Amino acid sequence: MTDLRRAGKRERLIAAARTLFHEQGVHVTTLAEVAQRGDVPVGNVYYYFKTKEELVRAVVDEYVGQAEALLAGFDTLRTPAARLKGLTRGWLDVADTVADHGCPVGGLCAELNRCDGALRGAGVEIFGRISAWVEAQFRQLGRRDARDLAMALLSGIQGSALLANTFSDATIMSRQARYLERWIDSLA
Amino acid sequence: MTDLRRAGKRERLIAAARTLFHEQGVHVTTLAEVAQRGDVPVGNVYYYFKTKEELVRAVVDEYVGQAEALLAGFDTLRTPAARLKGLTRGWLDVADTVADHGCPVGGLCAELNRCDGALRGAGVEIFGRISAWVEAQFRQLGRRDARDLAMALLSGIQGSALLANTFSDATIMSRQARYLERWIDSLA
DNA sequence: GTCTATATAGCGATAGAC
DNA sequence: GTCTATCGCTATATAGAC
Repeated sequence: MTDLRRAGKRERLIAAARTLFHEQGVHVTTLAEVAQRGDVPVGNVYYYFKTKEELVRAVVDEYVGQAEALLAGFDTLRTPAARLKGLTRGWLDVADTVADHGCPVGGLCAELNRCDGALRGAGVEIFGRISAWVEAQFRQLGRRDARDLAMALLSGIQGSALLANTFSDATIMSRQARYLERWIDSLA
Repeated sequence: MTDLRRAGKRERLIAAARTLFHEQGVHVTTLAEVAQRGDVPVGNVYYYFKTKEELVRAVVDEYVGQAEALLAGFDTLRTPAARLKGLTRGWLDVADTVADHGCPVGGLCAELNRCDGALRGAGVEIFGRISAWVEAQFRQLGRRDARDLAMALLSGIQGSALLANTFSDATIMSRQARYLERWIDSLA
């Protein structure tokens, strides 16, 4: 019971932080906001996370786990092209959220790379897994330039997320995702 | 003389802010840092900019002017494809800086869109001009889907800037730029 | 016009009662 | 394990001497 409540609060704090970091960014978000959104008393946050940095680290780890689960889900698809298109098509479902607040992972990486501290470059842990998976799919397609193609695909996705957010226009993201699907077909 | 000094200080403050916003982000940068880097006494900043928001606005306007000058420079090139490739090739020169701190405009837009206030969506003023110019070039190439192509090109650039920054690898940006040049040729 | 000193406010983090 | 009170620091912004 005690452990369960503890786990529940920790998870709620991470979930609240993840949402707020996405909506407003890490630096703007205060621990008081995280506590409030997570339904946890303000001063109690420090029992679960000794510093704010530790909370950010937990959110990064959360994204790593989510990315791995997402990619593992696509591995049931039969062809590499189908798996790549599965990843790409997934952005259609979140186009509206992305237009409102940008890509949660892309935004986090951009912010973490711009301040010093232990978290600088932590975004590699998330994007490194995704890019390795994408590269592997292109390699299975027999492409020698698999890494460049992986970067091209991820660039197209991340760039359109930034533009959709800048112009507050979800169709920029969804149209670009469909464009990338056809591009994958042209390579297969 | 007085007006010249005043203009010089204002410009120095904007230049300092532009650099610091790029390297660390807007929120992390303090007005004290801007004043120090611009060689202007700390308290004197408020004579030139009533609020920090006003300083950010000035930096945005600076980028708008730079973008217009950059695009006007490419207009001397004869064909639309050459102009588009000129814009794309320009990223080769700044690949290292982009790998270190991301795209200055992309990073600024991402940050401005995530906080409220008068500056929310100010990035449209910069990206709107660039995307309109790119779209016009594709239209001159006779493409009906000029807007989608413009977004695809800018997405590829901005996304590769984000990834180059995340992985601290300038070749991600430069290789992607060359890839996009060939892509432009394939459309012309 | 220039600069110093300071008001005001909010944050991360800690100490310690319960 | 939980929560309150508060410390110490830093930021924006202002008041006012020069």
